[in-house]
Amino acid sequence: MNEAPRISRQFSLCMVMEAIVHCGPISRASIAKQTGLSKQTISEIARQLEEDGWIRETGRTTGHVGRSAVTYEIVPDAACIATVDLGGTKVRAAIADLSCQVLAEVTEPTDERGGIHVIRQMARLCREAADLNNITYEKMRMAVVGVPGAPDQEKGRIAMSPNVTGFDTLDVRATLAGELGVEVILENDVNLAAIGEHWIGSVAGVDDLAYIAIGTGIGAGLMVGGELVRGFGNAAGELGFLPFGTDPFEAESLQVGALERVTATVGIRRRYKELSGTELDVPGIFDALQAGDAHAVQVLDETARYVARAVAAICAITNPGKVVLGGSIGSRMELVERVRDLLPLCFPSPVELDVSELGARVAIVGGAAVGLTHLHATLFSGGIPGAEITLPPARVVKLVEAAQ
Amino acid sequence: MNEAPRISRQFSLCMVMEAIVHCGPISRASIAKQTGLSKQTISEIARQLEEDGWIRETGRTTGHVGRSAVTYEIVPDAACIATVDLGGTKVRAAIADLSCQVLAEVTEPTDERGGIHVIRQMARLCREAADLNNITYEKMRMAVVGVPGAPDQEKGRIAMSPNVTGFDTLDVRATLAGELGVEVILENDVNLAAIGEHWIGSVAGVDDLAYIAIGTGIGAGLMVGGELVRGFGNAAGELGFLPFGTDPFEAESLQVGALERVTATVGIRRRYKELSGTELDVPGIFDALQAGDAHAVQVLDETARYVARAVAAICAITNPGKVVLGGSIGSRMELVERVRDLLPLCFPSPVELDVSELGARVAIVGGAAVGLTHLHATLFSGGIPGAEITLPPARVVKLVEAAQ
DNA sequence: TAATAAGTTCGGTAACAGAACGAACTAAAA
DNA sequence: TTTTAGTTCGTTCTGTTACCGAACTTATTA
Repeated sequence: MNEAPRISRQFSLCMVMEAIVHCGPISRASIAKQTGLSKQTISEIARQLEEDGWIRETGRTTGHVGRSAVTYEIVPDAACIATVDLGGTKVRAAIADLSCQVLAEVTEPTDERGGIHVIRQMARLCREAADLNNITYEKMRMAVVGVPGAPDQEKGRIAMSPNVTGFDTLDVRATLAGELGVEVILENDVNLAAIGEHWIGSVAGVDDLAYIAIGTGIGAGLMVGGELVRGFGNAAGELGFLPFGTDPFEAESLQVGALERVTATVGIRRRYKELSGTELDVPGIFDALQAGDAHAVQVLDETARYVARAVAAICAITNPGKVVLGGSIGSRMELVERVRDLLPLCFPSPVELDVSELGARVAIVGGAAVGLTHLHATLFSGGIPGAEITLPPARVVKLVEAAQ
Repeated sequence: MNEAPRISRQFSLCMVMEAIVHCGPISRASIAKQTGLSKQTISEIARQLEEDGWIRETGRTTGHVGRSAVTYEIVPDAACIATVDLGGTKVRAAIADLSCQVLAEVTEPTDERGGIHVIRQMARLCREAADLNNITYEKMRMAVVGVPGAPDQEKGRIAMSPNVTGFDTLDVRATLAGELGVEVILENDVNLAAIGEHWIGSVAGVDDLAYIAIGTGIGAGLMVGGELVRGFGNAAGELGFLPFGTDPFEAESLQVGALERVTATVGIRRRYKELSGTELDVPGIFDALQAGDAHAVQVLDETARYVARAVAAICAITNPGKVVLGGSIGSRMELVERVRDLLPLCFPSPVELDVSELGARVAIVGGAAVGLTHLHATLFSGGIPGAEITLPPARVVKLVEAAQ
């Protein structure tokens, strides 16, 4: 890439790249038709892109009348990004290449020592994931890390991250960037999940959506018009603080959140113990439900009622076209079906409710989407507003499970 | 404007227009410095714009060393738009010109016959507002109409519009467009209010905000990242259906909305009657409050509690940087101050809460913002994404009250 | 008159469109 | 099977638009 190509050239280049990324192997003549640019311009740009190693010839067309055309495709391993999902118990890492494939994924239990150890672990997993796909590490351009809590992009710290010790004071972003040698983007894991589902999950194509994660806590990732809603203080989607469930004016609600107290793990377990006298963990309560335990049924019904109200609250405020439930509790069909039945009773217009399609991988996929968008922007659109390359639809992406 | 100017020229033209719109009378040399384009290019574009009648010479600079510069400004009456606020009781219309001034405003009681009569009334008021400013009617390019309820852009109808009869079946958009002879945009009045406050109101410059209107009903206009949140079915901000206040699972809540029943006009009056036995209208209840009526105090306190919870719900979901209250009830300081006191008790992080600055005019101003943005886009940016002209800040806009 | 800034004129270059043309391929006629 | 017509691909060439930068002219202040 030269010093400063003219704005119109950058625009054309973007259109060409978008055509190639989206339409797989494609001839120059087709690109010309699709973009409206002249054949001559396309040839010029293609020559440049091939010289710089971003695209390559891939074959020729045959079978139809007329001269056969040379087809071009992205060089998948010309560049790649890493995506990491840092959970309280597990760390997942994957590589996504320039052709928007999400490649082999590596998983490990989170290093319990926390702090710098976890950062080194993430860096190591990124390298391992790259090795697994025979991608030379130097091709990596950036890493996206999904973390619980609210990351502060400037200071690189992560506020409200109860699961990993030491991340509230350490500059996670800079430290990891140092270890990896590339730019690092931190993002809330639920936000990434929303982006992932929007890209190739159960809400693909719907630009107004909500992803609700219910597990240790309750939180949502929201998209409006295809853009993530971050909020003024990066605190959008903090459903735990919705003012119902318990009395929001109780002092305790300022700590844990009125709704969080009754819909998340702790609340469910407490309620079950109150009713039955027995201590069970959440999977245990779901097992009891299957076995016909009346207390479990009651707890689940109550929880579903609160979740339905949370969904109603989101619908009243942002009116998404689809709502996805996820997280260890939110992805249980027993809960989803109850919520589905209750929603029409507390909200006037019908709401499409679905379970997360990508399951535990959703944040990884979302991170890949974020990383690839950034990658395309920096490599090809040259910072020109309105010249973004949209990610190709689901069909080109496949997930490869790596043996551990 | 020629057939199809090259994309780079369109871009440059936009930058030049933006500089002139924002920086008032400005010399070509200054534009060159600001935009980074060469002096030669600016002269060329300025010549073109002057020929087409969009800008004109306005004077020369003096006082500093060097040759004096010719300054240019927008020709304000080269084009204009009309903006109408259609309320249940009043219709307001105003004209906004190309230099982003909102000019004289005309008000009338809404024609009670409804339907086509109201449409003719709006058309007449637009013409009157133009006449008042000696703007020839032919210069008008489009009209923006703020309406209660949810307008359907395609069919031109307005769903849920209880205040004007016949608007749920009539193609309001097409009919008014026919009467006026220009394109018409319909928009929810609360959404326009949010846009108005964002442009030159109490949240100017804050890109994540909520405008809550409390009056006959309760509704919100939301902006995220400077963009309006419309929602999948144009139903974002329907706060009346937030699932608290009354039991959201009651059948009645599907009709009127659990929260609407206790925070809007009817709910407040009902509650006051329950407590005191006396029937009063809302202004009367506020008067009683001033007079120290204990029942009025209790009703207002309860209402403020519900409003605080509604604000908390919005903050939990979209986390705006500022929240504005408006509408006949929402703009009463007695209520705003109570809500301000209650918010820290039910939401953990501090929330900036303000009253609407533009009062009854807020929708008119919002409509002007929408219309002018469209006008600039169609006239100068030629449909190129990322080449939008942002509206100039508040200082250039003044409101002129027209004698009725 | 010197310094400075505004604005114009004059090459030179990048980017693109469109026409013309050669190359490669298919299918149907000889 | 060979030839030929028709079709599409891709390149070359030419002309236009848009831009920049340097040199130059003009106007103004000190």
